[in-house]
Amino acid sequence: MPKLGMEPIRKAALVKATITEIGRAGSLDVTVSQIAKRAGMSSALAHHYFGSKEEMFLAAMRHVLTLYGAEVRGALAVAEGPEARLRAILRASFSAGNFRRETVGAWLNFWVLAQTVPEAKRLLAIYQGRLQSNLLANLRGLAGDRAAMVATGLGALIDGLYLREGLKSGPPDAASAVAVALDYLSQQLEGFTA
Amino acid sequence: MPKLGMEPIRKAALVKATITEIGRAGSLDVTVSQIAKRAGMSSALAHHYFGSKEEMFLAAMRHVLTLYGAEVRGALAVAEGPEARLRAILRASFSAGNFRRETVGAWLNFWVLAQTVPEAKRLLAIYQGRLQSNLLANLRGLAGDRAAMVATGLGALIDGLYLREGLKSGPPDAASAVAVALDYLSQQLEGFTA
DNA sequence: GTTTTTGTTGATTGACGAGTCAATAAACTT
DNA sequence: AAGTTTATTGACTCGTCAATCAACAAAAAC
Repeated sequence: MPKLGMEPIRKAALVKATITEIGRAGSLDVTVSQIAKRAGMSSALAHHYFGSKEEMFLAAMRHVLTLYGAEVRGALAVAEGPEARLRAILRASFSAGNFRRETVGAWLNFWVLAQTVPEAKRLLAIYQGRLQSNLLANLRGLAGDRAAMVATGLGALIDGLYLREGLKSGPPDAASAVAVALDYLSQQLEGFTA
Repeated sequence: MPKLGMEPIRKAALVKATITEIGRAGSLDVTVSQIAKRAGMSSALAHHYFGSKEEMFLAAMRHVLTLYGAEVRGALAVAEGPEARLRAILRASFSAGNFRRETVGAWLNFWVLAQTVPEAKRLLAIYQGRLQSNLLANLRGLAGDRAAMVATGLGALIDGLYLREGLKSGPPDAASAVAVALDYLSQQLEGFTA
């Protein structure tokens, strides 16, 4: 009963399942069978569509990064003025979508993956580059010659807050994370009301 | 030719080798044989002394945490006044010892380990708790009722900077990391010269 | 209506790795 | 000197898992 045009559907299901399983397991030690099972197919089919486990991981990572990018772009679209745009980026970074347990767990493991797999490192570099230039662009004019340092700090702070959320026991608390980041920002901008 | 009293020596060698190998591989996917080989013994002996790979990992993690704790304590011992003490903590966090490639790589993987292994989570919680209370204690009086938020931010910032160092391509750059953290601090304390 | 393309899986292969065991040897004890 | 404890390893077991294969099914193309 092979319905045609299954490929994109299956691939999407596998990507989603990969993220879920990595988040669940809290590590990259997930078997292809586990992923395939969660996606409702045989492990052979998973290999058929992706070729290898690593490709599945990378596809999952791309997906997470894409979602994040979309969220940021969406938030930026409705924000006017540099300060509002900065706030928008922060809020998007800790939005409900990116801040689910599984997603945070997946991120953590993608960081680890980036240590070994060049393509993962590349993807992560793109994300960091975009974030950095977004921050920097909006900070220039607001923070003067301190813009570069503030951007670096903000970027690191976001990652740090993200990391801590992923590790803590209770449910993720986006509100307090975003509060800390916003506080950092407003504190840094004090005295620079252009 | 069994010399007696080998146990502590071999355990220490294994712990060191574990950190090195995890750092090298950039993941927890390290075989006991690899570790044992680097430590100059058979894998059987490694199992003899530690019982399991997980125990080795935990011992390595304890060691890293111990070193970090010692470094902080040492730096605090010669610092007078809350502000100097805060700076001391920051400098210790990014000290040469804690900031070698392998160590940072190991940290990253310990974070991952903490997602799965309760004992690892416990150890990490102890580290975070100590750091937090150290920061908070010295921030009270300097930052007034903002102390709690600043402490949270500083803690996350440290982790974030650490994380980014671990991921970046070139050699770790402690100086710029500590500069960002110090900048955050001084910015937060502005206007609060008690 | 036969051939090709697409979807699908159970079974199998082949490698690798954690942990165990039996054996050997040197030191300490009594 | 006999017995015990500590050190040490090569060989082996047992499980797991990524990846492949052979085979079957249905739709599409010719």
